[in-house]
Amino acid sequence: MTVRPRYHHGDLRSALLDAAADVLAERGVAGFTLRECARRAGVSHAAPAHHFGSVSGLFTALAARGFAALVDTLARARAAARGDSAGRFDSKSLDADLAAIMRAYVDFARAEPERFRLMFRKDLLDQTDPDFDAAARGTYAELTNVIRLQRGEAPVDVTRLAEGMTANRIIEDILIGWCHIHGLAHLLLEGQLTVMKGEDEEAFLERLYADHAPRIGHALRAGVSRAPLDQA
Amino acid sequence: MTVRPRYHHGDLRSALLDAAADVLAERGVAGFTLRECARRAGVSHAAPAHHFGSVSGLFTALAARGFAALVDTLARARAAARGDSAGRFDSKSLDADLAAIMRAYVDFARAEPERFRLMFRKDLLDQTDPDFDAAARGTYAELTNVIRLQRGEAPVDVTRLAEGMTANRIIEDILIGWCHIHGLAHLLLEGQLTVMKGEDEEAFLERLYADHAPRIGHALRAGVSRAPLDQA
DNA sequence: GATTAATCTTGCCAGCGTCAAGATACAGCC
DNA sequence: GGCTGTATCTTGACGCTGGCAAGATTAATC
Repeated sequence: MTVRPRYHHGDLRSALLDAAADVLAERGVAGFTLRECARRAGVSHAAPAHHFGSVSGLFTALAARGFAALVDTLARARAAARGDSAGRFDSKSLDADLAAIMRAYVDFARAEPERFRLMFRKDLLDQTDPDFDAAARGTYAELTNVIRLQRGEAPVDVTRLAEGMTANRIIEDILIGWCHIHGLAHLLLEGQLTVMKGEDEEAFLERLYADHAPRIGHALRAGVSRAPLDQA
Repeated sequence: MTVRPRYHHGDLRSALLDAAADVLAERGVAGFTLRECARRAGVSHAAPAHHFGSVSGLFTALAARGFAALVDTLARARAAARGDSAGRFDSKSLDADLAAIMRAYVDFARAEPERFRLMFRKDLLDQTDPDFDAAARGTYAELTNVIRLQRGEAPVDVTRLAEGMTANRIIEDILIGWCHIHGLAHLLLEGQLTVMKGEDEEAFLERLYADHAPRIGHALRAGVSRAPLDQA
């Protein structure tokens, strides 16, 4: 549509974000440069600074996008899992639900490893950014719904939950699941689970889900005797 | 002892490693430069390349050191925990042992966060380096001993175990614990567990150990019906 | 239509990693 | 002891980077 390059781009900010996502995926955080993003967007080397301040500003925007995508992925996996389970709440169905969500988390990391890495790089991000903060909190809120599912309770609106989120006793129940699945994703991405040489990674992971989901699921549901989640 | 700077340093390699550890701790991976390491060691800017090839070589050596330190930390914590438990193998004592080891892992990460981050940065490390590979495998081997402890079995020599390590069925049992504790350490370090605003971090963690250790411990010990660990 | 503000460019700076070529010191061998 | 080869370290250069300052261009406001 744009025949010749105009002085004003029109929507440079989002064009830069798209370019940055590509650069990140191709070269990783270490090989990421603002100038390369500018080149791909067809603007001068100093243009990105005007929209994002510095490289950390651009990274933060990318990471916020990433958390939003993660929440979406997890929410879809949760809905699909409940669909497959046809409303049954026996422990076997719940374990299958949990395995599906675990798979979704790990697959999210494996699909775009560099983005996933960036999302958890405190040193490169401006965590005081409101957009980032909201997006990151969304993950935690969505994980709350996973616990609800495991306990046969109805899911709640994620945005509402993210707002009122403060210190409370239910945090341990959510964290035991998050810590486990995040640790798995991270260790896998960083090449620390290559102990099982000679085995197909996909098969290895499926074996792991099948083995871990019932045990983690049991740990999650064991917190049911506590205060109801609504008092969060 | 060295009155004036000599042309040949004598032990530049280890001097550079020490300087690099300082630079890393102060500035992190992002602010890390070979030239700053050279400056602190009192040598020219190109000297490091001669010993480590590139920045990734120096990082790899630092990370290998880090894994050795982690194994040492975990092994000490395991020994101390068994000492405190006075040889009792009831589930309460085992849970306390596990909590102590979890604390050791997280404290290791919190004490030198930048080093811990580096250890799990596949993109910056040369994972084919034999020294690094051996050191990293040591972690997994030491974790095997944690499971043994939980099952009342005697620990085995870690180096022997690291050598013969291949794909086997016991891997899930170890990983369920490693994934959990590593995820906790990583999420904490990267600022994703600030949901509990207003609570002291130390108190938060102790609360978490007390809550998670019995549940993870139960999951670990539940694998006891499988093949004995000796067939690893 | 004039003035102000936002957007983008150009040019510059110090600092970086890496490479090539040269200087220096050590080690083995006679 | 003296010679030679090699490991160690220095010097200098290259292209690249992020960030800053100053200017050009366009859009927005009144």
